[in-house]
Amino acid sequence: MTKKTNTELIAKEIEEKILNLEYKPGQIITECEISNKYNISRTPCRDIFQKLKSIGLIDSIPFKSNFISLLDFDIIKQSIFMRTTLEKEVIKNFVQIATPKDLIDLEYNLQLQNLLIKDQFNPEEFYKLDCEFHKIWFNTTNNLFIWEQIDKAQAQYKRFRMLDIVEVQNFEAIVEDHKLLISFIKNKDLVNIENHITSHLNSGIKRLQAKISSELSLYFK
Amino acid sequence: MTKKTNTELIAKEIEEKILNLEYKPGQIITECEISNKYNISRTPCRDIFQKLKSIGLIDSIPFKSNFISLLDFDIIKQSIFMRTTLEKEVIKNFVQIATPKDLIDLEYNLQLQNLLIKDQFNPEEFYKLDCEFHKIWFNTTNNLFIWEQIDKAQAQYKRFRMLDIVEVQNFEAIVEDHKLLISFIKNKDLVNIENHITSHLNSGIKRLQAKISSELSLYFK
DNA sequence: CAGTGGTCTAGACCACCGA
DNA sequence: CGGTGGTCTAGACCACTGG
Repeated sequence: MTKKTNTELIAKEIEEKILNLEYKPGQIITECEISNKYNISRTPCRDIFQKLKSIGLIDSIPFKSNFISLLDFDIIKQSIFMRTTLEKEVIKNFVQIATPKDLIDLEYNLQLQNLLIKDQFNPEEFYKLDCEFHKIWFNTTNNLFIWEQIDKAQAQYKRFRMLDIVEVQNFEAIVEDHKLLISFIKNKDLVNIENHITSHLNSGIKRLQAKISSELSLYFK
Repeated sequence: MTKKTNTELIAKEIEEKILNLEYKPGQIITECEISNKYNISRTPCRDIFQKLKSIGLIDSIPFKSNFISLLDFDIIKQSIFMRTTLEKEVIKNFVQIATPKDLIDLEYNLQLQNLLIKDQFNPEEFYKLDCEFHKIWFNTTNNLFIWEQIDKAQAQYKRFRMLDIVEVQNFEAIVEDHKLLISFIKNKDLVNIENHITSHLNSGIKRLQAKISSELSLYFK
């Protein structure tokens, strides 16, 4: 059992509500509101806001108000580019040194994804599986630190992903992508892997682009 | 003039002392010591420690003590790999779109580096110039967010760099590297750029490796 | 002016370590 | 048991916004 303080739990809860889009981008969130709601004083409340600001989920207008940060298409593009570039390089390495166990782990994760989309679909659960899937190559190539950095850089992108999943209902396409990727990895087909990673990580943009300037525009900068 | 609170200034000061190696890796640093020294209470002190922990410059043994984090060779290798990979990709882009102004800026920065090593050498000033130099391609390719992420990931690496500069006195080699790089960029010589970036960013490891297991070993994990 | 954030003090209580 | 960190409360004062 992981040890968590009350404040950490609350921070996590709020973070998840932001990532879920339960708190909408642009929505104002006050310290007062949180400290009343969870019955805590300002010090822990401040810690929470500080943390969420540091990962870019909350922005503030000094001396006025805090609000859920708007999505920034430019930052999302950069984080996708960053991730694509790193992941391609890491996976190149991975195919050279992947053990049978790694391949089995990938397949296993894929089966779980299949199960999830057939059974009771749950965006958060799916997102978690997807992360675990990609994490495998960072782990075996001994690049977990890089994975952590990517993860930290992706607070913006996560909300975008969630929009993608819930708005476009694309989970089947994602699973299909993963399936293809595994086959390329097994064949050590570097060229296809590179192309596939690029298109896989960029597919969200393609799917969502149309909606960004219309119905979702108020969530963006 | 930038507006800074007292606490932020203190945090910055301590951060710099850590990066300078004025606070040695492994050295114990207590909240008590800081709050007395700067005459502040525990809340701001805690903020400072929290910040430094979050960027990996301070580690703690729970309920016992905080100490300046040890350098971790594995993390340093990963952050160099991360940076090399991203920077190669960005610079490929840069050579396609660089304006004359960009090239002049690079040259200008190089001249300042030259001046610095001939005149009064100052490691921190040199480090800053070096950052500005590399930042140029991230800026014009519209990838400043990525540069920020790299910077954040490099708290460990920065101390390593400082060791490199002060222990090995390598500044002339670095300036020479930069000079070569500019010429490759002007010629849009992609192959040489890639190789050069890789060797440039990895040169610190080569230079320091011998000392890591001997005289500097107590700074490492 | 009230409301909010920004910063800080003073002090409390608990968990854990090591002498 | 004393020292340290880990967490939190209560409340203070200031800076700034906007009605």
